[in-house]
Amino acid sequence: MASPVRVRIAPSPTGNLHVGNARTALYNYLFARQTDGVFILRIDDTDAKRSSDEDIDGVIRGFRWLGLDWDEGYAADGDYGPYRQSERQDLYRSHMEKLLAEGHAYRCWCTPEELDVLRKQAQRERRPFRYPQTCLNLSAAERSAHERSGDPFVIRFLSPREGSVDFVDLVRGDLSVEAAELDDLVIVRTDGTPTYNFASVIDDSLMKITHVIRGADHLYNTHRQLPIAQALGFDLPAFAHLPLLTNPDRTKLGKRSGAVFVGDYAAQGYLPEAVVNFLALLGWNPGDTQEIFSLDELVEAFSLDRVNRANAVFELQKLFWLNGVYIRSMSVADLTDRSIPFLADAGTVDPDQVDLDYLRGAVALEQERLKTLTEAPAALDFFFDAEVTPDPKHLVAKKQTPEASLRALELVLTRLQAMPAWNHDSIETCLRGIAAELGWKAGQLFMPIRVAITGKTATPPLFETMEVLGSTRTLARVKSAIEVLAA
RNA sequence: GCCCCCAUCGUCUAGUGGACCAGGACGCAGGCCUUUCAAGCCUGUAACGAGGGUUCGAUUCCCUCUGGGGGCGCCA
Repeated sequence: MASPVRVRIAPSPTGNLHVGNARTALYNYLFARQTDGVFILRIDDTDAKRSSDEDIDGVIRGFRWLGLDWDEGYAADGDYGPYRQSERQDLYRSHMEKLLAEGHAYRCWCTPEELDVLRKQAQRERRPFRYPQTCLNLSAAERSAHERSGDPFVIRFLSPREGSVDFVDLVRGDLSVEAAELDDLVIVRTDGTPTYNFASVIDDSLMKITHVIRGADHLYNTHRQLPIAQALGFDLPAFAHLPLLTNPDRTKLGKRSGAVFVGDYAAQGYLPEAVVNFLALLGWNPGDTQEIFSLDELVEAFSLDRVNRANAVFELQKLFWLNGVYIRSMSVADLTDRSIPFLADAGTVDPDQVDLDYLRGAVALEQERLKTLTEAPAALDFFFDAEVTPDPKHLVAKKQTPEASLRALELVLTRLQAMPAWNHDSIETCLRGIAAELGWKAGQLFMPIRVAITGKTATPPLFETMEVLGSTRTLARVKSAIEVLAA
């Protein structure tokens, strides 16, 4: 019986959840849920100076918005905490001491400035830079001089010189790097805090992580971490490196191309369901032609061996479409609720005073036209504006004169006022009757009316719109359109 | 520069030696439907980076090249 799957997402607190991290989190989540495993949230803030509680909250908000709940870790329970690296210093220290004692690590007094000089020199001579192990080869006298001086020092891992570091990646297969390519990397900084590669190895092991699923930008880190894990006597987890998300120019997705944070998409009126669906398909596919997936369906369908190796361009056009698909598939009540914050922001409605039934009626008419929630205010404003301002030239019917159009609108007003019942069918009968009487095509008559009551040429179907708008608003608007045209 | 990884339509991708004059989706174009706009439906557009092998046969296997990406921090 295999041990239960334990996977983690380990963001560094940057105040926002990057979409690349969101996708990595999603894949971890899917893998965990599908295997009845445990999904863990760890905060990788070894660099304590750039982490604040607000920064962590910002990242967490992204996960919550997407609906990726974690079972264990920061802001949850768990037996392997603390789940914030800045609170695990003693663990890193004891492991460091073990490495030091066993000769797997050594103190280094070289300063960043000195190293910088060496690095530049290597660059100039077109050879790879590798730490020359100056401090490993110090004489006893030099070493004790340093020790007595109290000079700041870092701890370096003594990397193996012989052979190769190999592992099997679940998405890329056999990977190998010559040990000679590896450097003696710094595992503990001058201030005593661990670097990423060191803390990560320790935490993954102590937290009993079984599968490390992360971006391909960590591929090389795996080769660096493996020897450390081995020196520490750890069992190794399985690794799966995900293709990177890129900018349209194929470079690693960064800040340069617009929105890269989950929060940006929330603000732009995208639905979490759509974002999740979209992210899932960037680097993975189900093997059949299904494109629309709920989170539960993804849990069902996901598999690591259908993850691609090639990077994926983060292009929004499909997300835009997907968002429309999700908007159309949701209930009017739900869509209304989710639209209200956007409508309130734009000042279209006052959420405390709005007539919810009326709003829902309006939302129902715009539902299949909306692609994002941010479009709601512009789509719905005419339902709430005190008056609309039609463009006179659009009040003139196609192939008709302004005068004829004016007379037609006057007739429409009279007949509408005389109507005993105000509903879709009665309006339709009335208006089609007028068109027939005038000898006009229906569309010829409807457009001026549409413009009169909405102020725009593209709207939901006319009769429904008039029904929702109600007779009072409709008649007042037809009346004022007549005045505009008469002027 | 060095190491590693990757390579099918504009984009996301299917494809694991013949069923492929390469399939789906988004986008784009045209059409149908139609009271406008959408939605829906139909049609079209468009790709195996190049060159060598292996094979009766390569998008699929191998090599080289080219192109792209990642890494090369006391960042994560």
